[in-house]
Amino acid sequence: MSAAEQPYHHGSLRQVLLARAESTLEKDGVDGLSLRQLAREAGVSHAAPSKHFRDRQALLDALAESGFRRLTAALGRAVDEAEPHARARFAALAHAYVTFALDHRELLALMYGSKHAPGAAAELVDAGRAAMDLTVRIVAEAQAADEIGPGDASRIALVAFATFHGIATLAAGGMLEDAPVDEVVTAASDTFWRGLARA
Amino acid sequence: MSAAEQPYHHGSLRQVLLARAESTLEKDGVDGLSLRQLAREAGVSHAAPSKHFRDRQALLDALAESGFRRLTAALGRAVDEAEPHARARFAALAHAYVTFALDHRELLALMYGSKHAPGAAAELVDAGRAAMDLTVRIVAEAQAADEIGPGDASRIALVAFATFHGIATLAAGGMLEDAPVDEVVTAASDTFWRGLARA
DNA sequence: TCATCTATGTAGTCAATGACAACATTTTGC
DNA sequence: GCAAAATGTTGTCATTGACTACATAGATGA
Repeated sequence: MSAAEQPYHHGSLRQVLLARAESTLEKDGVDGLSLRQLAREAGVSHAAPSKHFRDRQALLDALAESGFRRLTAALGRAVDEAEPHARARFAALAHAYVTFALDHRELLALMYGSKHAPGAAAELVDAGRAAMDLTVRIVAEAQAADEIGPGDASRIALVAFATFHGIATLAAGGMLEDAPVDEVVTAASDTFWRGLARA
Repeated sequence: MSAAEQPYHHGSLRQVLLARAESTLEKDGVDGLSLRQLAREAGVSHAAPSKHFRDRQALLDALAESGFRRLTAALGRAVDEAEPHARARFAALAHAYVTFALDHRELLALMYGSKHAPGAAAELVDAGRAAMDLTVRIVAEAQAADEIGPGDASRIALVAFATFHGIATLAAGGMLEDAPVDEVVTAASDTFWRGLARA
């Protein structure tokens, strides 16, 4: 046999599959993702991926979960780097969310797509909750600092998160028309904050 | 031949395909939609649908466009039936949006999915814009009545629309946790309106 | 050390699907 | 009436996800 012999075991197939899958996802959309194509690109047989992902949906779930973890990390980083005032942190969170959405349009759609396997959904839901928890923390801090009025922090954070999420998805879908994304995000953050302000 | 002879031409294949497609869409998700299965259900050959839809995506685009039209109609109806005050109309719009989202989860995901055919996207985008225009109208009316402060009505409406959209998609994806949807919608509408209020 | 158990990969197969081509039957419009 | 456009049918193909049986490597432990 030739010198360029490949070892029988790939060594990091799972990682490679996930990496190429995400790249393909953003390029061709979720419909352009084929297990067999991924296998070809990784230089393994067409059935090899099944040893790492029960089925196609399991791969998508893994991508989504990874997406949630990175989204949460990005949001946390943005909040930590922002000015140490609730108002600024709130805005930073919003901008970071939209930035992530624009950088990972297809991934975001996958993350919030409702078609999650009933079984694997647990870890996925947990990963999603973490991003929300971050928002709750900011709201609670703002209330503690008396920057905004009282009220159920979880509920307030939920509405805030939904607002950011809405802008992010519209932006990712190119539905913000010609409006500059940053301006829209700032406007939303400002308006929302004003609505929460202490009377 | 038997008496139960079917005419060579179906007569309303396009309508039937769209109707069954939407029903299947909500039941099995977009991945569960198969042109061949639809053809079987309609009692025609597997290639018949291609005479009405260039490809699978064209069918999905048609569904999405129909969804936007009905969403706009539902929003318009809700606004018309609400108390004749901008505040009430605003809230009615929000609730109607979320109600539509919960009643057509998969359809909504399809409508806002970014994978629209470049060509057919024109009519689709127009249909989507109509829903937004409705929101602009409400905002402009509120400004005219001096109920909210000044500002670019389109921009304000865009942010409002995004907020409603965010709640709707989170609700449709079951990500509102245990929070009662109506309460969240009301809270969002109230907070946003307060943020817009005249100083 | 070596036997075996488990993880990982391969080859082969199957039914379903979307797309396309060639052809048939109506319907429409001139 | 007749030509052309609509609408349907049959046949075919490559791709795909899923499954089965089997091969090989690496890990575990007596």
